Amino acid sequence: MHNKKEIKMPVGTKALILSKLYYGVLSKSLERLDLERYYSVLYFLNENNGCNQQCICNNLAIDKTAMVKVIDHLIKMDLVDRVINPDDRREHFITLTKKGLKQTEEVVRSFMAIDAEIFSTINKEDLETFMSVLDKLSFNLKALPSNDLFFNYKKTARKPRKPIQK
Amino acid sequence: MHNKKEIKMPVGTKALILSKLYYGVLSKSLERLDLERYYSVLYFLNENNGCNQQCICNNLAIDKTAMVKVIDHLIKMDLVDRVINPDDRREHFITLTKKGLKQTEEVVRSFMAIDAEIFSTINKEDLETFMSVLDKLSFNLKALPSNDLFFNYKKTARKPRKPIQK
DNA sequence: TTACAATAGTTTACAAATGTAACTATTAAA
DNA sequence: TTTAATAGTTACATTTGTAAACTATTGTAA
Repeated sequence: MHNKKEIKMPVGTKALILSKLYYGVLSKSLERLDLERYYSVLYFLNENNGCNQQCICNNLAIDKTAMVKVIDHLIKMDLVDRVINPDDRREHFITLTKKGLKQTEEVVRSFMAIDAEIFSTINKEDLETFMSVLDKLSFNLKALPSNDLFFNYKKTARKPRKPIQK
Repeated sequence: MHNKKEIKMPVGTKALILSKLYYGVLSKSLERLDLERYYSVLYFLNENNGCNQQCICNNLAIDKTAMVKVIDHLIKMDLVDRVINPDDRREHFITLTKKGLKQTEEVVRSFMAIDAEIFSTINKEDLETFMSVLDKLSFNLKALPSNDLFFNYKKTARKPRKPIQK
């Protein structure tokens, strides 16, 4: 209808294009904020304030070394704090600052407004089917062999276990 | 079921995560090729061999300045040629080489195998609903104001039309 | 016909994202 | 109590994103 020719595209490619369109609209709708990216991290913290960095990585499929820079940036913008967990000093809790809480509110509002807008032409039943399939696809993908870019816990990064001699 | 807690996520974020998982699996399944990325460009060329660069940009939501480097790389790998259109010498046609055709075959096979695999647990009706909703979401997003990152033809990059004085 | 605008693509420069490896510190396990 | 695993950091190379200015070519309206 709106395209000369509908091009059959793999679902991974379609999903990538959708996300690019989505974040283009999102960043436009949030351009009044001084933060210009990492919105999904704030969105996640809204419901998981005080979690550690690895938790954010796992849920948003972001590499942990990238996450260090993300959090550094959010700290520089005074949106979050990094606090060592006294019960397990390896972990750093990420907590929203007062300013972070305020901006996160706007971020969440924008995310929800866009979802509401683009789903407005879709009935409830189809929406539920769509969401259910989307989750199933991710679930199925996690079962397949992958160059796991971010699920660091899967890696055998260190040298393989040396058998004890003696 | 498989997650402690299902976290409600915006659809743009879910789509991004899905695409990361997907391309992780894809690059694993294609690691025998010497090409290690830009698979979606080859996939697109499979059905649109000989199109110009802008056409690829529009369909894959890739910026045209990035596309220059992508094509440069594919040429260096001897997978495509860049040919000036004699009828409109601004346009450069991108055509698959013999080697490109061969590797594209494998790329297409891998894409289709992954789609088949991850949709195998989903019935035909739900699949069709899913695809239809996915297309509608992209369509709806295109109607919203955006920081258009790649749809260069939308931009008013040049200085605005100067009214003729005289 | 001739300015001017629009289109397709390129180049440059810099910022940010990604991928990889090696690293510290801390906790868990054999 | 050594060894491994986990959480996070640092460093570096490569790739990608972004913006502006640029060439070359074609379309168009006075």
